[in-house]
Amino acid sequence: MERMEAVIQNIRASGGRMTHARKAVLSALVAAKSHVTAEDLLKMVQAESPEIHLSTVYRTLDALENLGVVDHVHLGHGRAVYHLTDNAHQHIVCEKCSTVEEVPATLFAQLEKDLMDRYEFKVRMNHFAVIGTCRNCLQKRNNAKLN
Amino acid sequence: MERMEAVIQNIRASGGRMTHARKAVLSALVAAKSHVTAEDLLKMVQAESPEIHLSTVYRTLDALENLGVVDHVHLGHGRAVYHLTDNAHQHIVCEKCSTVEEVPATLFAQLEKDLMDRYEFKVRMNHFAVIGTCRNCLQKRNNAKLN
DNA sequence: ATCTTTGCAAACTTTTTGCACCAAT
DNA sequence: ATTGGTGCAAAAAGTTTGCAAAGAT
Repeated sequence: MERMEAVIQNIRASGGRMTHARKAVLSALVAAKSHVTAEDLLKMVQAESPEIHLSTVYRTLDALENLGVVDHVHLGHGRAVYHLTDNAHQHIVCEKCSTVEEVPATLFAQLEKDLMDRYEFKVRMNHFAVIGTCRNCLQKRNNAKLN
Repeated sequence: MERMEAVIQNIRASGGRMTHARKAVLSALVAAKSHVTAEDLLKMVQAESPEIHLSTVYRTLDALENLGVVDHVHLGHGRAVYHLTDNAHQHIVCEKCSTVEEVPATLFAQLEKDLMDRYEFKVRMNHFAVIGTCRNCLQKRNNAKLN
């Protein structure tokens, strides 16, 4: 994966070391594609390397985040989820069933522009998820009303 | 305050009781106007009634939230802030200096419509704050670049 | 050899819960 | 008299930190 190479360069360039643990976390992150918690990542890396500790996962995520490689999003109620930086999408999360869906960031472009123009505020939209009710749960609610 | 009366009706209507603690939390919430943490509210109510416990504040907020009177927003890094329900505004939070600003919800109308039209997703925008960098901190960053 | 990173355990922060007592209806 | 709410202490949940040992450069 070209992505991994670039990240390794990045880490070394900033005086960091490419350790076994970091490789593992990074591959897990790539494999996961999106929205995984630190705990999820831990399970993934421990499948191969059981000695890797949760705090190492956190520290690695932190390091990767400082390099701009990783971002985290708060989907709600405490746990954060991490994913490789990718400005092309945004998360919408159903507060009823916790389903996470990705939507193109272009949907948010106008809002970002408005906030900049009117409030001189530079949004980092993807730090927080958009919460609401998904298709299925809306449907269920409507059905419930009919009874 | 008419608002308080309505809430009291609401609580009783659902079999709830209007206790001293709840009155205190509710007044604090009204007095605070917006974005207070549970801890902030605790301090406010304890000024008058030191026996009120943090867990009571949480439970009261929970009860009020279930009635739709209160909403909470995650501004980041753990702590949530609570405010009386008011769909007319949205929070934008600076991740550098933690300043919270309110912006009219109308700014988000188009986004809400798009998410509904294209994804059948009903947003509850005000559950999460919009994170970014404020005017002042943007300025500071620019100044820093000049040095 | 140096200096970063790790594993571990323990601390921390925010929120939730079990329980016996208290108080609003 | 009910039954919902409170205070307290203790647990949970998620994340961070101090430290000595291990590992990358």
